[in-house]
Amino acid sequence: MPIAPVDMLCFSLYSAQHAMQAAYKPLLDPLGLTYPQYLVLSALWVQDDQTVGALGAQLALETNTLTPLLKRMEAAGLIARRRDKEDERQVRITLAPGGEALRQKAAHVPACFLEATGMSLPEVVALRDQVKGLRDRLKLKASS
Amino acid sequence: MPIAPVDMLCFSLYSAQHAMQAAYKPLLDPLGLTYPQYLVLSALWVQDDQTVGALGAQLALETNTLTPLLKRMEAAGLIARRRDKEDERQVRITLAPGGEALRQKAAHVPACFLEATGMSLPEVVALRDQVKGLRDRLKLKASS
DNA sequence: AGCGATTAAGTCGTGTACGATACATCTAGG
DNA sequence: CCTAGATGTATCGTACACGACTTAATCGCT
Repeated sequence: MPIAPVDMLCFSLYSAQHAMQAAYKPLLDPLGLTYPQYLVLSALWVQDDQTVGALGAQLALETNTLTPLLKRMEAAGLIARRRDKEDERQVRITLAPGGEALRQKAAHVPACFLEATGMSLPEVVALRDQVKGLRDRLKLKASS
Repeated sequence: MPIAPVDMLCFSLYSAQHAMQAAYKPLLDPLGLTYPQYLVLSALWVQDDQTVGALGAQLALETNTLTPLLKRMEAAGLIARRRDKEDERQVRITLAPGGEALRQKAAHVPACFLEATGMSLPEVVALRDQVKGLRDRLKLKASS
């Protein structure tokens, strides 16, 4: 009667996410980045100078996760953190020289990961949207 | 040129897994379980008396993750850990009374999660297999 | 029988994650 | 203005997750 982990949708997500981080490791280790740090930089490469809260909203992370993560990235010279002059409650995150430099060095990462999936771009996009749909439905239930 | 996290397949997996764990929380909190602990119990409900290594193989977790997790579950009276008499290197994990008792109390969990996905069973199975396929391809690359 | 290689768990250090809470700053109603 | 509530970050405690390493037991080969 009970369902084995292997047969669960949730476990496929859980283990696929682990496999995904493992697949990123050889790409990110040479850059000295962890996967969440890579996400933060990716967000800043698209739009620099964001608040902690804005990054948290994009990445679905709480400040209690982001603050230590951002402090480590600041210590590594990847980003800068400073209080907003207009609203001293907010901390604005900007790219530091180290983070700018990685923009070029990490340019190949998306293509390498795509290759690792063994899927075509349309297939990847389709699966992404299905997974996004599931995520959004799960989050909807949580808020209601 | 850089891709925003929101558009990445990897990020959809990453955030969907977070949303999935959040969706399980209201189901598992009353049982006093975390999500990985629920996976361990699910594996034991299907097949009791497994070695640490066998559980690790099923759940794709290393012993350095499992050992502390299993010790917490032992302390909570969910499982028992003892050395195999035949091969003293192995530790066999069996259900303790607490873990047996939860089998009934957790019987509704899979259906509740299915409901939270807002998907039909065939849809869930199809998505699960797609995600499993991705996971297996990623793991294949890692081993080669 | 005996010893090096292999295997199974465990330990340690670092980095996420998140609930609960604390703190500082801003904002709105009186 | 001035304080009660709201907002944005940060802190603390607990629980994964994994790389690198250690320890103990078994196996394989002579």
